[in-house]
Amino acid sequence: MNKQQLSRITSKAKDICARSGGRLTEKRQRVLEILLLSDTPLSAYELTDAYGRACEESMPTMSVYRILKFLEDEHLVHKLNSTNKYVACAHIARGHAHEIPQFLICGKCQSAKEITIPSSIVDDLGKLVGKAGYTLMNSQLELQCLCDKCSVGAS
Amino acid sequence: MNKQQLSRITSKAKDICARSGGRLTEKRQRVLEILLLSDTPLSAYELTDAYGRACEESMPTMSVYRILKFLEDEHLVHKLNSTNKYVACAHIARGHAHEIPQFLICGKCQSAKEITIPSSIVDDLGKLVGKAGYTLMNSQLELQCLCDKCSVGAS
DNA sequence: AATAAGAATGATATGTTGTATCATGCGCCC
DNA sequence: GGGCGCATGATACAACATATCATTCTTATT
Repeated sequence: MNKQQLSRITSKAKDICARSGGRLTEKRQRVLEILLLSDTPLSAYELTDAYGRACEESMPTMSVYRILKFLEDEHLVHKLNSTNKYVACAHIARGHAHEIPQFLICGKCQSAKEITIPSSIVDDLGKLVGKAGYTLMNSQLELQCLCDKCSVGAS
Repeated sequence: MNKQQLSRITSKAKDICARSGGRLTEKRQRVLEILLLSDTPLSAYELTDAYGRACEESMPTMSVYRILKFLEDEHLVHKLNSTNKYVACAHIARGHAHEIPQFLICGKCQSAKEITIPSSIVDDLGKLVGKAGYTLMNSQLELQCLCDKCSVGAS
């Protein structure tokens, strides 16, 4: 991602925050940028370190957690529950609807790709769940995969 | 679950362990029984407490983790990654194949139901993942739901 | 511009989940 | 019954996360 793309996304992110009455402060923006530029999801503590390296000043981990919560509430960042790490939303620039995100996580290089699962599959799942006596609420699927790059390397 | 059902399951569990060269010791069996009798998934620390209450002697949490690992390796227990809790496998008595289990977790009463997702849905998911440039490896889905009991109560 | 209210951040402590490591106990086989 | 290997205990610590109170920064209002 180049600088222009990055600034286009952060500008859009500012709009999204403003619309909900929030503010994308400099620190929040920096945390978001670190996630946008990272190849892999980062834990709160990894983000603390990355922030220290990138900004020549440190941020308490507590603040990182607070900022992540803010960014999650604004749908700018998602948390991967299976790994306790965080990723920037892949759809900020497009002003996407807030569907439940789904993730493919490479077990080798740790990359994570955000995808949308077609409603047909979700409907099938919903019916199955219904038969079992439950109602599907909210489900962010996190599928353990191997990405094509790593598949090739492993041959 | 009554005593007879319980002892039938633990007996079967002993067989399963024996076949793989492991031993279902008394402590391991007690941990498994606590999970079998619990209405909800339990964390390792909750299990530590439950063990202390049930057995008049305490077990170090470290041992609980080790025992859980053993039981997971024998496919007698599953870990829910979204909640960091553990459940007894629902299929011990039936000598099930070791398919990837899938779970419906009630967001209100925390009950968890183990289900099997038909291969048609899994295949659809696999194709989708392939289009995104990934290969599906292992996926224990954990779907956030509301169970029928809680749905009725909430009306 | 002064000030007050509220939002954002810092600092510190603590809770929860999980792993590493070395010591001890216990069963089994020859 | 001596020794080997598996199971368990004890202790320390790492990683992830939240609670709470203090301080600083914004912004609105006068």
